[in-house]
Amino acid sequence: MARSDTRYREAFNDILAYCDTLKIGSALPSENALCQQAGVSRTVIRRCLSKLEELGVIRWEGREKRILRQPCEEDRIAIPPVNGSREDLEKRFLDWILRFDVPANTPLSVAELSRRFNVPQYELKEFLASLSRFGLVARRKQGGWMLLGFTRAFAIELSDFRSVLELNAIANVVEAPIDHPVWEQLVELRQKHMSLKDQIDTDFHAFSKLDEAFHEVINSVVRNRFVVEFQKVISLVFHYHYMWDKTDEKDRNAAAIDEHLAIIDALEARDSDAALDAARRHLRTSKSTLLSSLRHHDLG
Amino acid sequence: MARSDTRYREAFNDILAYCDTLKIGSALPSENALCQQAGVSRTVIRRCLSKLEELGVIRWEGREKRILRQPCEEDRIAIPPVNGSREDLEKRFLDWILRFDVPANTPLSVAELSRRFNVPQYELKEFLASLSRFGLVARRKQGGWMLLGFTRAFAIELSDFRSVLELNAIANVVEAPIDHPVWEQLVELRQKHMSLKDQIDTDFHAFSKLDEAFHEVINSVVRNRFVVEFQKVISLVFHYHYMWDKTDEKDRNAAAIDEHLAIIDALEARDSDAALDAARRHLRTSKSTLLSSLRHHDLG
DNA sequence: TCAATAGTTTTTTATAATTCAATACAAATA
DNA sequence: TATTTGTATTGAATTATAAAAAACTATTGA
Repeated sequence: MARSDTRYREAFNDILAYCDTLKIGSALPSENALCQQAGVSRTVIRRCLSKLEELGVIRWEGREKRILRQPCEEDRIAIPPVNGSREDLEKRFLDWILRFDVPANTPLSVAELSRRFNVPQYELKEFLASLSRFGLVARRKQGGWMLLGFTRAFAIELSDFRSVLELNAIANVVEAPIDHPVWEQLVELRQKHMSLKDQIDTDFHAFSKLDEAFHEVINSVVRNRFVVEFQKVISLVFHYHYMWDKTDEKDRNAAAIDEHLAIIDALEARDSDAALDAARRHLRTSKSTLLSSLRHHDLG
Repeated sequence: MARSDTRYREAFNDILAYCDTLKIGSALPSENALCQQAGVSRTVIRRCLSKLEELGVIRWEGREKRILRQPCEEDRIAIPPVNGSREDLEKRFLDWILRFDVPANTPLSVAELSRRFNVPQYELKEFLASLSRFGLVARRKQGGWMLLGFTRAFAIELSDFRSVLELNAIANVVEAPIDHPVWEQLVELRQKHMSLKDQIDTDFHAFSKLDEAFHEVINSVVRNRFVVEFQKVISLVFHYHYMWDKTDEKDRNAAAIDEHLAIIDALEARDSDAALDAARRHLRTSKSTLLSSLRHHDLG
């Protein structure tokens, strides 16, 4: 009926292992030193020491902490299975929305999502709150949350925003110093694009990944926390939609490869205007692909 | 130890007021209809009806709900003072950081903030989670939150990001149709700038507000939820720093007025290149002002 | 008969309570 | 006097629970 004591459990096993490295009769360092070692507070360390004393592993009196016996396997305490893959909750959430085509204006049940993603409710609430900054979800008056979702308007605004960021990135690449890693990466990318182009008839599915890599390299030049944050969402959305819209997939991908190559050409020539033009063309294609994929979804 | 019943209380007073409009002996509409009226669930409505019956305002049996007497003032139930100015929590929070110059890497205590802003803890958690998208706060390993704060790096990245958005906005303004409200607003802004320029010796403090208005008008052309979200933070940060840095304030403001006017000139001439150039100049000044204001703060 | 309504049950959400953990402060030791 | 320990206070994660919403079932009356 309260918070978990995982911190204590982990620390205990930690300290136990440390005791194992010490000779019987030798002294343990100060509580503060142990704190540092285990990365927890003194409260936790003292709880550990109490337990060690109770088990008879140490004698503890004031600042006198001496090893009495070698710890054994049974002394260790079990650590409850860590459920929370909190880190990739975002990925899994967006994945779910996009893959199952969750329609706009769907009420989101925190309880249900909590079960689905195996994440405590309060964590989901925080997550949804953070997503609300992207205008993807919003609070409902009756309580709970609402998926505003991938409406046409959202797609358009996302595309436009992406264009703004990406054109800026392109402009930055042109200005990048000669020894910037981006140039080497572009050479590599050109290779990969060329070879995929040769085998486009069979391997056209591989383009989605290459597309992601391409845009990642371009954007890596911009070191900006705001851009980075958005890029995560943007790339996921575009990635999925690329995978879905199967109409003319081969042709589309072939065309996109050429567009990418045109951008690379212009960048390597340090021709800012040409690069921006090429990028604009590509972004325009991307946007209309995204929109048409939404249209197909609506109809289906 | 549970959620508040404010919803019920408000609904009750609502329904009571509605009863007041009905004649004695007349029937109340169906539960569902009352739900709609009060904007709550049937559960709440039934609770209200029970209470009304208990008070003897109505007789309630099955679908028979009849007014017995006119409600009076004492029938109303008190609504606990609404603490949450949830809406402007963001403003107040940023205000606090900026005004009190809370240093970077300050651990934020949810408990303390909750007291300071008179907002329940869980609401603050959600708020901080949402702010984490801007990279302004982050979770700590030991639990709790950390203000990453207005470091130099943050200011630079924010300025750069602002430039990207603002230059895009400028480009959009140039393309705006002749009947777009922005043109009229620009005429007005020009007036205000001119008159402030005339009285710059005495009224230079008024520039901060004018600056905000100017950038708001420029950005209003871009209808994009992502841009709007960011603009809120950006304008607040720049607004405050403008107010602080008192060195050469008059000269700086006078110069900024000219920069604004140059932008307006170019926009009205529909000269895209000139407008962008002028905007770039202005943004550069803005950035260095922001940075120097940070520097002064660091030293002081 | 069936659409609307009411009665009842189940599920979900908002929020405070609770326990674990961190920190602050005082006392003691070396 | 600088560490170290003992103790008290404060804060955060997580659960428990009342309130509210939603879902389901039964009833009514046109």
